[in-house]
Amino acid sequence: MASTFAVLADRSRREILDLLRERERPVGDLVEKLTLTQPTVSKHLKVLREAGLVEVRTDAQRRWYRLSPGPLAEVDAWLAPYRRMWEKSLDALERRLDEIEGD
Amino acid sequence: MASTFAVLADRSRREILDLLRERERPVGDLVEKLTLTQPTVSKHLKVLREAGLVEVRTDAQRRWYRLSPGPLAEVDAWLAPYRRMWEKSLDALERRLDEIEGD
DNA sequence: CGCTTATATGCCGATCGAGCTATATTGCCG
DNA sequence: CGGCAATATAGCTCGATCGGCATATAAGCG
Repeated sequence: MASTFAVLADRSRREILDLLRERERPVGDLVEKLTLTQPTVSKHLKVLREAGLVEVRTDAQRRWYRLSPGPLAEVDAWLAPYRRMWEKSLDALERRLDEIEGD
Repeated sequence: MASTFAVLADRSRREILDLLRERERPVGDLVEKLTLTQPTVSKHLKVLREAGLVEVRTDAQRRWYRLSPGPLAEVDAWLAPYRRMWEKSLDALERRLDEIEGD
């Protein structure tokens, strides 16, 4: 998981993931949506591939990319022990709102 | 949330968060645990502060740092729409295991 | 006030990463 | 085979960032 955060730190890559969440797409499709050149998009896709966040399927000259959410599950797992902390904060917030409401 | 991933991309900062998850700590305490110099740790704390991931409390010369999990909740929210995807993958994995078991 | 403790800030060197342009690769089609 | 379409790779530049050392700031103590 070490580097998954670094991969996700880039806005363009997060946008790519968001697009792939809808459906599998060829590179040209992504280039069209993002305001980046084709080589730049290809480079991001390489990073995402090596991080295991996407997978490719070849269809003639086209490469169809799709999401591979495994590493995201690891991020989710890293987050898990923190989850109870903000849940606690939210609980406190709720209690305060209840108090105000009670006035 | 934009930069929260960038902040989390650094291993040292994640270690600091992990330490603060246990309890509030002064800077010197963190320096002791990490293999970093005091100025470097202070710099990471500044980044974490500006990202809203930690808060400080002053006690004489000591500064006690504690976790402030708000931005992590935002990361969790970003992750949410992806969650069903790996849950689906896990389901598929389970079904396959069931098949093998069924042999 | 001078000394010590605790932390922050300034500055530097080295490295990394994002984006670009140009070019290579791969596969289709006539 | 020649040419077009789709994607990947190479090489470059610029700006950001990590880490360290030296130094500044702040607070307590005698």
